Amino acid sequence: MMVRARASQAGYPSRNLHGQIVHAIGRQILRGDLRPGEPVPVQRDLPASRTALREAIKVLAAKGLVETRPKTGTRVRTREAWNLLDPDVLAWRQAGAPPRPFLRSLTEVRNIIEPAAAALAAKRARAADIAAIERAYRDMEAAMPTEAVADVTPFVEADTRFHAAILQAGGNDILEQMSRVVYAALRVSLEATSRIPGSARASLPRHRAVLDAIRARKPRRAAEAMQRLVHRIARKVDVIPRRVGRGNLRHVETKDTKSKRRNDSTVKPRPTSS
Amino acid sequence: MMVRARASQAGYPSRNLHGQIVHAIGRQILRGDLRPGEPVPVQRDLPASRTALREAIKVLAAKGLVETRPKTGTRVRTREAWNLLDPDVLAWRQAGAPPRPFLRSLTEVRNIIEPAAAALAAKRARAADIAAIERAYRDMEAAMPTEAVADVTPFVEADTRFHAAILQAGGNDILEQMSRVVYAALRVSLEATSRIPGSARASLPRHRAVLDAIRARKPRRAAEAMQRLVHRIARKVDVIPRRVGRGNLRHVETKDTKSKRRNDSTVKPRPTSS
DNA sequence: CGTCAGAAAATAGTATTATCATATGATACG
DNA sequence: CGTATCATATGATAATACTATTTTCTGACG
Repeated sequence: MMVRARASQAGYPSRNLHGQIVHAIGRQILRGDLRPGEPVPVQRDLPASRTALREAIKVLAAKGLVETRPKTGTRVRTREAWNLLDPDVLAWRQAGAPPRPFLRSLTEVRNIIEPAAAALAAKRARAADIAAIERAYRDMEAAMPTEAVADVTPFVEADTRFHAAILQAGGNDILEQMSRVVYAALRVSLEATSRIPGSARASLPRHRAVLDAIRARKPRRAAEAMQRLVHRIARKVDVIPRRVGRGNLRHVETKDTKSKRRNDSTVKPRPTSS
Repeated sequence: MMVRARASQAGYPSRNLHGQIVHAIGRQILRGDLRPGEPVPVQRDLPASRTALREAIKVLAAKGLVETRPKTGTRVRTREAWNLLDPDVLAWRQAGAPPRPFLRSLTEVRNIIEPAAAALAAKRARAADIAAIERAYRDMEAAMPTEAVADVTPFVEADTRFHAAILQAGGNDILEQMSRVVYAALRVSLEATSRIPGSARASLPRHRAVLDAIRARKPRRAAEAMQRLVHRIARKVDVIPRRVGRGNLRHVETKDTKSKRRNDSTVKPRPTSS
């Protein structure tokens, strides 16, 4: 019944030459290889024409990453100017660098906006909105990963859709956009948490509670239910094996995560009270 | 004391030719002149070279507004794909179209994230952060508009800085970025609310309460104080004079108003509880 | 005779090269 | 010490060839 919408084309297309350059330089900047002060390898290295470079630079400038001026050349802007909420920038950011503090930021944001969004949804959802939420919930039930079925992807997909539907039901498109961004980045970690045995099954009732509250049009109850759900996830984030990548997923920190404050790459120490 | 930072260059520079094209087309899209379905006036009208157009299109594509494909041409993407949190997109959005529902969305978001951010600030602010907040507060006191001094700009500037400093003190850069965006768009309306006689003076004690709570490191108190402050603003938003600009919004079409439907930017009616 | 597959054509963006203009930082000269 | 000049990197335009994708045409097969 739906058009499927060609997967909605998340980021900037890397199919073109200049698109590839965009992603290459973008990653370099976000990874820190190109420092906010000075250069951009605007020629030499790349085996491309000046125009291709130019277009790539324009795209990066549109995302606030670089700034071009005559004579001075193209320089990386200071971090404050970066458009951190841009889908591409977000993707580049989590592609490089230790993801831990970044993940913490994201979950923190979720903790803030999701309960409020659930309350809004309970107040304002239309029939179609509620139907969408319910559909996502049923898909979660159906896609529940078991010992036999290890593939968590469809479950994560439904999970994401569940939250997205709630955000959408709130009828505030700024908020919706924010969470869309957050979710795009969080998807990876969701897969991680869902992979933890029993985690998916345990989260279902909590999702159910949120759905019921919204359906019953009880804003406060919806917010509280969502808060429980999302707090639970927040706790899980600290348990995610770090870097599932090439073969060193050590399950460290079995003792107590609470005292292990190792703020991976934060610049200055901050009195984090947890 | 500070570097002043060259006004930080908010949006995409319009000084260049292609920059002007970017802003022109961007406004057209956000205003609704160019519908999400089809065309982009990729040639004809504009008295510019192909390359300039191309670069402008690339910038717009980077913000998710358009999509280019061979044969099909350059088309405006569906609203879901737009990067609504992009500073430029936000600016274009509020430049055209009735700002009312948009403003409501923004205030709603503020109501959600600011109290939480204040709590975070109370937990994690470093000495320098608190100093920045305090400085902004004192500047607000100093710039207080009176009957004699009608210029509210410096007050608004300090006000904005106050909130920005709190967000920054939270130590969550995603959150900080969100509010930076929100504030850029809200600045205009802040000027409006501040212009209401006595409003600025009345808001001072509430700001003070927030500052004190953060300084005392009382997260809950900070959140509550901020909530009171920001709720107050929310009420004011409904009082802002609507569109002081060039007065050509006539209600001429009295004949077929019901078919005109106009529905500002929302697609379907929603049970807004107002 | 109709339907489907594959080839060819048409089209719009993509890429390269070349040339000139303009702004700005640095340097040298008065 | 101020100003003029020069060098340089981006900005702008134009000409040209390539590439990918949609559409259409054609032909074969059922």
